[in-house]
Amino acid sequence: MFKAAKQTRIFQDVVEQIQETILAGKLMPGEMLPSERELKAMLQVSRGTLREALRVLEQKGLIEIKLGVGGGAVVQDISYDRVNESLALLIRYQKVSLQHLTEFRVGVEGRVSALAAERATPADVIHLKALLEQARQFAGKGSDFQKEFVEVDKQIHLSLAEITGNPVYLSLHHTVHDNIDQYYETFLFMKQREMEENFTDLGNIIDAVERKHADEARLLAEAHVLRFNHYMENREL
Amino acid sequence: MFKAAKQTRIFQDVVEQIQETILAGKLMPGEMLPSERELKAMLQVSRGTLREALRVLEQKGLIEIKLGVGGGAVVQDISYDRVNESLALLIRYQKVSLQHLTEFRVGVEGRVSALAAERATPADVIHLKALLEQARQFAGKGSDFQKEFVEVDKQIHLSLAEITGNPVYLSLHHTVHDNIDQYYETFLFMKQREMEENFTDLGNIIDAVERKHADEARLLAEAHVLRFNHYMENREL
DNA sequence: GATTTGTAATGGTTAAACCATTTGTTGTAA
DNA sequence: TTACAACAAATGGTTTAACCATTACAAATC
Repeated sequence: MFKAAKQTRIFQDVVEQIQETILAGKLMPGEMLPSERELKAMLQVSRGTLREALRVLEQKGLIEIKLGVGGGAVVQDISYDRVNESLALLIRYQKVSLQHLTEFRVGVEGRVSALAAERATPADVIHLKALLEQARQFAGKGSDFQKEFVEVDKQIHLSLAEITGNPVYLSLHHTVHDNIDQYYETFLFMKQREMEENFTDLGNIIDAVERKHADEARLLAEAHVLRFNHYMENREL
Repeated sequence: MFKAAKQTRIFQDVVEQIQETILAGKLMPGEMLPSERELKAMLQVSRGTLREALRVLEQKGLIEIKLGVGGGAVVQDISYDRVNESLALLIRYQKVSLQHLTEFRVGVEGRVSALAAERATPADVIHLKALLEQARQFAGKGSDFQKEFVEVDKQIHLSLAEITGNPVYLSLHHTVHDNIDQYYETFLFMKQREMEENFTDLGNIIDAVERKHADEARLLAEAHVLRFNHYMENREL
């Protein structure tokens, strides 16, 4: 019900004050905090305490420290890095397996494709088809271009997430891929035939999106991610 | 391609050394690190530098500090808290709307229910039915028990997430609700009829899970969350 | 035996000084 | 005038030493 009321620590109060200032928009990304020596005077704390607070804010991804004259704490534009790092820790601790992540990805990509099918504008479809054309060319050039092909595949999924208009799906896309890609890069070597299968998948998904068949897009996307993952699992043996 | 090679900072080296020790399993959750004064001697750094490193490790969720005699840094069992906090920060910073979150929740609950339908054991079904019985009683007692009813509703969704066996869904459940509940608590006041509708929804979902009809469970869960959200949106006006 | 008191270990905080890095300026030579 | 070198100042990084606040445990007391 309640959380620990451990608020005797001064640096935590400093963290909160600065964090709230940033989150309230009073300090925008790119702006700088006063120097440590100024801040310590403003907050009436010692430099050591202030620096402990700065370390916490830095780890949270809210600020970044620059050295030298004119240096100091710069407010950061928030990114997925912190989420990714903590998720990577979970994975390394083996609380979350690659299988769990990919299973989750199947669900997300299915849902994203269904929503995209409902919402795609003609311009969106044109963009998707342009990406598909790139994928077709890489798929035709053979296994040497598997890296480029996978990149375009990722671009297509990213575009679908954008079409949903829901930033939650964009965030998840980045988080999932940042933690999955390293495994793919290690284990995934697609054969010519597998690349063509994947290309066919993508074409079918985009076709379903264009025809606004949400349920069909969902099923195709789920099967596509499952197949993609299947390649990797076989390599892993 | 490359990451910043900013490795002049001593406390970062300290963070890495301790983090690797923990992640390598040489320090298990519950075990304690040496005291600050011992550590500073072992690592040949000043106490201030060491404490900055400890703040980073603390923020990462790897350790927790206890006060007094026998106090010090205790290695933590890793949890989803760090992921949730950083995701919550992302949500707050980007000002992700409630609509975006609930739309995402529709997809997740649908997928979770479908997976649960595929994987639920007889024991799982018995547990779900017990929760459903609780929900039935609260729904029958009228609007005074809407808070308790919503709590059981949440418990049922949590149980479904557990049945999937995928910790990613468990983590998301907590993250989403940590960020959504405050809105519900402000705006949601269900009438008798609405509680009964929700109860019927839950019964139908659990029924579909028991009959292992994944697709039906998915559609029912999606509709259920949408309806739930609809109540709130109407209140919000 | 129960309770109070003392004590020592440990994290939390402060202060002052110095080092290392970076930027801008100033001076000097081509 | 321009290019470059040297210097100066601001700022984060680090060290040291001291003291405060909290806590567990032991000793003393009732």
